Amino acid sequence: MPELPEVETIRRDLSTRVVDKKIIALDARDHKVADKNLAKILVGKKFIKIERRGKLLAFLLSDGQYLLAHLKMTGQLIYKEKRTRSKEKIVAGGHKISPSDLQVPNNFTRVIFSFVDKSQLFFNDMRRFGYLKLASADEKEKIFNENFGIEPLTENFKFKNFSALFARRKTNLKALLMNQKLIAGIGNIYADEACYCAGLLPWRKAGSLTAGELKRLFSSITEVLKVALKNRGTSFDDFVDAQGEKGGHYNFLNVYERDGEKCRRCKSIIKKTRHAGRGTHFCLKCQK
DNA sequence: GTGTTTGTTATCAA
DNA sequence: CTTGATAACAAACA
Repeated sequence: MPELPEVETIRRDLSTRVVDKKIIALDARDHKVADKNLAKILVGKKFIKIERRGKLLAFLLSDGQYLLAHLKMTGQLIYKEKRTRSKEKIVAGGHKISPSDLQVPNNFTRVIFSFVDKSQLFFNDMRRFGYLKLASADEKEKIFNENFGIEPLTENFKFKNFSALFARRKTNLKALLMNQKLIAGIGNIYADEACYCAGLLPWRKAGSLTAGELKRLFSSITEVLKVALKNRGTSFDDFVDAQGEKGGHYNFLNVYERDGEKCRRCKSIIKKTRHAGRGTHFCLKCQK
């Protein structure tokens, strides 16, 4: 479930690897995931830089267009230096190595970029929610501006803008934090983690937070995302970085997927319910 | 066979 | 018009 720290990890990894390399071939084998005329446009071009807004990546092409990439739930972007054998590897005992062992390409590989230096970029997506699509510079700018709210970890993320989102809002905290049009990049994991860090229950009405609580939440979001990014993201099943390696933040989670385990702060049991249609984890003693 | 997982959007309701 | 709540989507796993 790539959220801001995971997508930013991939952006940084790929920025040092695929930028400025000529694309010599494109294998778009799944037309649900990849724009139909992708190959026609991309072959012969280069990526100039990679931008990110929330969980959306935007690769600037040498012709001024953008390639937008969204990983949704199970998307992966994996870079390999050299062309790999395409046949599944057979290990001792005769069973095939599963896709989670990350041989690429595999059954879930939807698009393959081949670069002039023989390196390749694989877009995998088990559930096929993700996409690659082209957008003009204007279209990309419109999407960036209209679909995403304030961007954490940037200088646009100011307390004044942040607290304004909560005034008179009737929705609950969790739904607000995950609303991309208000705050960009937070999903289920970091919404729960930020609420725990701030000591606030996720079903609190947004408009009920005091100035002090808002201050705590504001700094908690920055802290949680910053640490997760430093640890290169959280991996459960699917997330891997551009080298195919799992993120290191799993063992630092305080509540997400820790229901039934002891709160690290007060030792009471972490509980799980459902809010905003999502699994929601919390410590009743530490969060009010 | 059933329930569960989640990012985003469509749809309906207030 | 704005805001909110919920179902739906896809696919695999326990």
